[in-house]
Amino acid sequence: MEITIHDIAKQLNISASTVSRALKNNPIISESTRKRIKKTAEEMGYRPNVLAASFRTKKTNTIGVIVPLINRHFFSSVISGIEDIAYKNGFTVTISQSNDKVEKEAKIAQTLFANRVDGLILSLGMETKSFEHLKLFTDRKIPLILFDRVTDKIDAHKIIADDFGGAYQATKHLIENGARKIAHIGGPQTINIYKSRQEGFIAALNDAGLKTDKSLIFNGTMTRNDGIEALKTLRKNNKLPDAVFCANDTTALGIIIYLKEIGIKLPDEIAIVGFSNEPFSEVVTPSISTIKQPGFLMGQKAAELVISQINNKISDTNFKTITMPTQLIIRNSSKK
Amino acid sequence: MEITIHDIAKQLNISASTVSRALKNNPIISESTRKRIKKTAEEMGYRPNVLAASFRTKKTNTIGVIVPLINRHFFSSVISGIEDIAYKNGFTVTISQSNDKVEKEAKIAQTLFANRVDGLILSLGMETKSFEHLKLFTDRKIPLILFDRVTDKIDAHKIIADDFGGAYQATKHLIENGARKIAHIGGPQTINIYKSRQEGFIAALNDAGLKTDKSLIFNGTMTRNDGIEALKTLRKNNKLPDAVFCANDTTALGIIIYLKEIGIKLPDEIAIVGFSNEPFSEVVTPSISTIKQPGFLMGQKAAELVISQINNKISDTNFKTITMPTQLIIRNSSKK
DNA sequence: TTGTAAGCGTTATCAT
DNA sequence: ATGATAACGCTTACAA
Repeated sequence: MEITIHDIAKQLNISASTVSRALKNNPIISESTRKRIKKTAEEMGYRPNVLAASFRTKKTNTIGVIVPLINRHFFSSVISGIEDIAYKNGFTVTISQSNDKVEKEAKIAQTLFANRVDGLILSLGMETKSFEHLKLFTDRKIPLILFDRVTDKIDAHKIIADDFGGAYQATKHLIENGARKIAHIGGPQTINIYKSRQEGFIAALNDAGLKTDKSLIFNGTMTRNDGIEALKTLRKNNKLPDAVFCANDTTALGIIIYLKEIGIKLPDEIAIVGFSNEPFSEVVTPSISTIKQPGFLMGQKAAELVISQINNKISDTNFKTITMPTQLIIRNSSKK
Repeated sequence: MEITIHDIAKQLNISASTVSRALKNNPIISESTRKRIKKTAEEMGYRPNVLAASFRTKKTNTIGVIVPLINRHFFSSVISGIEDIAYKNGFTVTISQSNDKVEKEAKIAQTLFANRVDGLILSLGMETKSFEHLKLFTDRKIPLILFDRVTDKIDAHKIIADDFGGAYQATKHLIENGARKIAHIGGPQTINIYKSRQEGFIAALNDAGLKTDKSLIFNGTMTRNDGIEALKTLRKNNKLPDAVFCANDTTALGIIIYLKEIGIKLPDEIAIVGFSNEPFSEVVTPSISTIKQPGFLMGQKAAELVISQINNKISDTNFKTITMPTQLIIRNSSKK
């Protein structure tokens, strides 16, 4: 049998409300009685029934998080950042993964909503194009933060990495190292991050006075094989570039493996830069130059934002998009 | 304002209890009224208050998970497995990371307990030596499953990979490839997984009639640098082995980087096998032979176990340890 | 400063 | 097959 505030009250011959207030450090209760109450609560082994309190107050002190895949370095870094801040502020975090499936994303959102999370942080799945499941939150002013893969269709605070800037830097770096014919392995242009990266790539070419050659731009699903296929195509057409900027490290890896296989010298003949700083990119031979996104910081920021919204209760309609700086990490795949 | 079962009841001129029963598909309610009720519930936009139900029934339909670090491939695979099964069974999963800190692990366990999770799945942190925080669960017969890093000190179902067998296979493989002087980079012997791996290593040596040379066994914290330092020591003492079995891929990676640096031919001069099949191990040059642990399956199994315990309510005192098979993946770091 | 009492939405017990 | 009612443990007006 669990001890309740009533048991403590009875023990001390006072009322349950006094006990409740004392345990919540309500300043209206006198120092002495509060101490007395806390002491006996401790002695009796009292454990507050969080469920009852949540039910009563309609606050769960829980933040929901939905990511496409936990098992990816960037996302798990973000989660760590969220956890860090949430934990310090007394919030519990519930993490789920959508596996990039809209239905699962929607189902999870509904479950989190039903479980009355105080706020939601999410990165959209690859296929997500309808946002009904998020209306659940926005309609009822439940704080919602989008990060990384975001959408214009939803009014919410958004946290993104500087994809454009990162891509721009990466491309500029390749140009400065002498590249003139640069290919780009990009993702679906319906997804903000890949769109921005491609735009950054093109902007850097333009600013350097290079013209963009559409036959050097590939848009696929960003698997290792997508990178390989793109290069195979280029080679078949006798259009091998002198550099490739990939919108993720996975395609860059594919390309490196393929080019090594066919005996092309990296980075001398073809220089390569990836994106995301996946753990493997440092240890491949040659190590992959890449763009580092501040995952942990993004998570921290997201958690701070959602918590401040939860606490202020101000239905903040002034939604902003926070862009966090990315960083070019130069490694052997592009070092001349 | 949220619709409650009372609103539905009023609308249909029936009682709230009937509504409750109908929505829960209680067979005692007639087919016709149940349909009527579900229809109006739908129309009125009714959403069950999970909090109220949890409060009332003392069941949260939530499983707590604690891992040392989400951001590690093995653990995130396990989490995916847990999620998969939990999701299919209508359970919500709350994931937290202990960062290998006892205090955080204890704090999280307390929070999960206070939040009345129906069951807990956890992998102990590196430093965890006291288990008071788990007594919270075992004392009250709340289902608890330990996996990977487990302890004899707690009575619970346990799920581990076949660390001994994996290490045995790895070592045997090295021997079959001609190695006679095999070093071992192991972890703290207070932790079951590292202990088993070391034992598997020694057993394989014994079975092959090789004697174990203690000066070839190193026990550190399993960082990349630990591997490097071990090999530096061996080299300084002119005791470079012809093979190394590492209890994780991280140390194997360190060793590979170091040996390449000093111009030793891999695997010809020194063959290497790691453990865990980290994503990077496939793409390093040379690719790292390693032992694959069935993370996803372990997670599924853990979730199945905890859910069946939750549902049966049988205070199952017959605790068993389930060992799941590991698999040797032979790559270039050991292929002669 | 403390007490009284209502109520959160659901489920379970006991009637009918 | 359905209804009335109490109860879960806590918080919070309102009262004293």
